[in-house]
Amino acid sequence: MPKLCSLPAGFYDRDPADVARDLLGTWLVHHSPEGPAGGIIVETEAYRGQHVDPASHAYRRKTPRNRTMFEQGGRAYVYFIYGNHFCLNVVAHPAGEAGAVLLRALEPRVGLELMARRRRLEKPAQLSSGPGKLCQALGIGREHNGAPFLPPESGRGLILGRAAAVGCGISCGPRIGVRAGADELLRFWAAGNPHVSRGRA
DNA sequence: CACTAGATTTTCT
DNA sequence: GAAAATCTAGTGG
Repeated sequence: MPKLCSLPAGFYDRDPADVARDLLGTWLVHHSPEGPAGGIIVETEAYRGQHVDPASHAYRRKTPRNRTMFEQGGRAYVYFIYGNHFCLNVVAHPAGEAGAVLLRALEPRVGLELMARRRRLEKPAQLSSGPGKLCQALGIGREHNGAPFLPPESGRGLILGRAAAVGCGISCGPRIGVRAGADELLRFWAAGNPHVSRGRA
């Protein structure tokens, strides 16, 4: 694993679409008791706040499930969906609003063996190429909802950081599994990357 | 390959 | 009661 730097101050206090795009290429690592596991973010989706984004959990009002989306940026919003999957988001929005970025896929880089064991799969391309897979591979669940993303040097918990600039083409398109708000191009991914969940172009 | 059912929470109608 | 920010295992071409 390369040496990682913290994200700039104010990174999370912006439009989720900007944060979603800027999170591509960023490293996500979860240090659990079993060891570290993580990689490079290659696919994200932005969800905006109340009244403005009909596909967002925060569209209607604050509820027990979505309340983390209304809290300060830079923490994890984790929710359970379809009866058996978790999804990990980074809370991000301008001050006083709500919003989050769904982390849809990672290119695995650290703890491949641990990720494979959790997923009961070998192939790296299937370890974390989807939001539910990503959570399973990193051992993320309900208990992480509301937890802060820590700077790389802390060496524990959930970490977001950057290595030297990688530089990759960024593609965008409509969000997946979304009916309302399907016309907005709020999904971002690393062009051509095999770890993306769908539509690699 | 394509398609389908089933896992079963949270919210809205 | 239905749909949703999903994935897997199964069937059939």
